[in-house]
Amino acid sequence: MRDTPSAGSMTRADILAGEIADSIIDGTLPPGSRLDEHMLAERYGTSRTPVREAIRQLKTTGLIDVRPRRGAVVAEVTSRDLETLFVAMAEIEATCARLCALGMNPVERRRLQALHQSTRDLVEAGDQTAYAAANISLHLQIYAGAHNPVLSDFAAGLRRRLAPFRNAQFRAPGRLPLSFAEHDVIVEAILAGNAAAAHAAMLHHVSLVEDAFEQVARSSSAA
Amino acid sequence: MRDTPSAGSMTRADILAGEIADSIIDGTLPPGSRLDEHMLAERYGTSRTPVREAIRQLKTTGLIDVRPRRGAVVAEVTSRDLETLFVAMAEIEATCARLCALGMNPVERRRLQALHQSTRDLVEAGDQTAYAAANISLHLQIYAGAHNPVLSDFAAGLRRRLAPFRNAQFRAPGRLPLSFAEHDVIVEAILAGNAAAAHAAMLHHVSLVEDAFEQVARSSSAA
DNA sequence: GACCGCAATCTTGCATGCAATTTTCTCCAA
DNA sequence: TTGGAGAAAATTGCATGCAAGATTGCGGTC
Repeated sequence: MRDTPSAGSMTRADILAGEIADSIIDGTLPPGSRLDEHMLAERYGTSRTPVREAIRQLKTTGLIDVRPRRGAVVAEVTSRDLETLFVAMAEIEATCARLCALGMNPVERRRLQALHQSTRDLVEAGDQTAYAAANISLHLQIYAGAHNPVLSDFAAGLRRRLAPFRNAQFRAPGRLPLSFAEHDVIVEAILAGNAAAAHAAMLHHVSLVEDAFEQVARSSSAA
Repeated sequence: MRDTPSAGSMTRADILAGEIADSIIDGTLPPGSRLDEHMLAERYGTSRTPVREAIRQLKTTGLIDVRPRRGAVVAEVTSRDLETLFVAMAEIEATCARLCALGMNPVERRRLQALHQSTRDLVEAGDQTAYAAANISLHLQIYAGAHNPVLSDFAAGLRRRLAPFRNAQFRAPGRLPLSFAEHDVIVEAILAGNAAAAHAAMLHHVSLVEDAFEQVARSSSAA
């Protein structure tokens, strides 16, 4: 539900771009799928023109690969790409955390702490689904706290791209309490206004997320 | 010359996107200009379709603002936006410098030092134009040295967007030797593998670039 | 039996035309 | 003179048709 349907002033191409992106992210369109213009046009009940414009739009997000005259395919994410994305994500999030430590206002700090504390119960209950949702909220608050739309948009885009891989991480055994503990260090550093510590803690945290994902990926591919 | 014209496999829309972006960056299309599809189509000798696709593509870069059914205009960059962009640029470049310190291979380190040293002569000669070009090369090398296409693409995009404002900075009195001295600290830290120092030095450097720009902007608007 | 060349088919790229909405101009009234 | 309502003009959004290039399958030859 990214696009409020009530936003009447949206072109079909915009809507299509969102729909296609969602389909890619939720796995309906797996990596390697050919994005046939006729097929997409028929599926969404429009002509090829808006589909083409949506594809152009998606091209710049990295979700799809477009080779002129040869069509578009859902981007195959190699493990090398994945590492690049995770490193970029870690660095950007660390930067956001740094800026939060330097510039969050009292209201934002209080909200951040409140949200973080509220996840403690979810950890104890072992509710992976609810924790994953709260986790996203926490990170989004940190993006917002950076007070820099350019950085936070970029971070949000990366997060969307990595979403299919991140959601798996909480299945790693014992990941929930660890995640909470890492968040604790981050939030503590931000609230204390310690920029360097916030940066380091977030970098560490996201790196561990990558490790957790790889652990899950290995065990599930071995199973 | 971003787009090699010899790359035969490029669609008209891609070429147009590049042309329009260049026109915006070099000032041919000043902020606030309406991007009339008929006009652009006629100017570039094509139909409206590729123009529309180019506009879609540019929409995601932040260079233009598109309001559905109301056309596209070259984005007005407010001073607030500008500060946001400069901060984002500083953070990303600092991150790249950090990664360079951690991961540049010997060849890259030697090349970086060689390029930096070669700019010393330009400073002494007071050649602002040549120095500006060398300055870009230096920063691009640092992007590349981060070994992360996601980050370096983002950095390059930001640099393009800020290009019109950055070029002015070297007109600030005494900026050239200062710039060189700042580069010296950055390069030194990278070569020494000191990640924290490289990060801090680059952050400092880009912040000073912003200061220098504002100084030039104020004096020229006051003149 | 394998490889190379050619043709048929399919897919994308571009142009044009029509529909829908926004903008602007004009005219009328207060 | 100014404000607003309505219509005309202009501009964008979308659909369709045609052309160019790519892929695939087939036949011939070595």
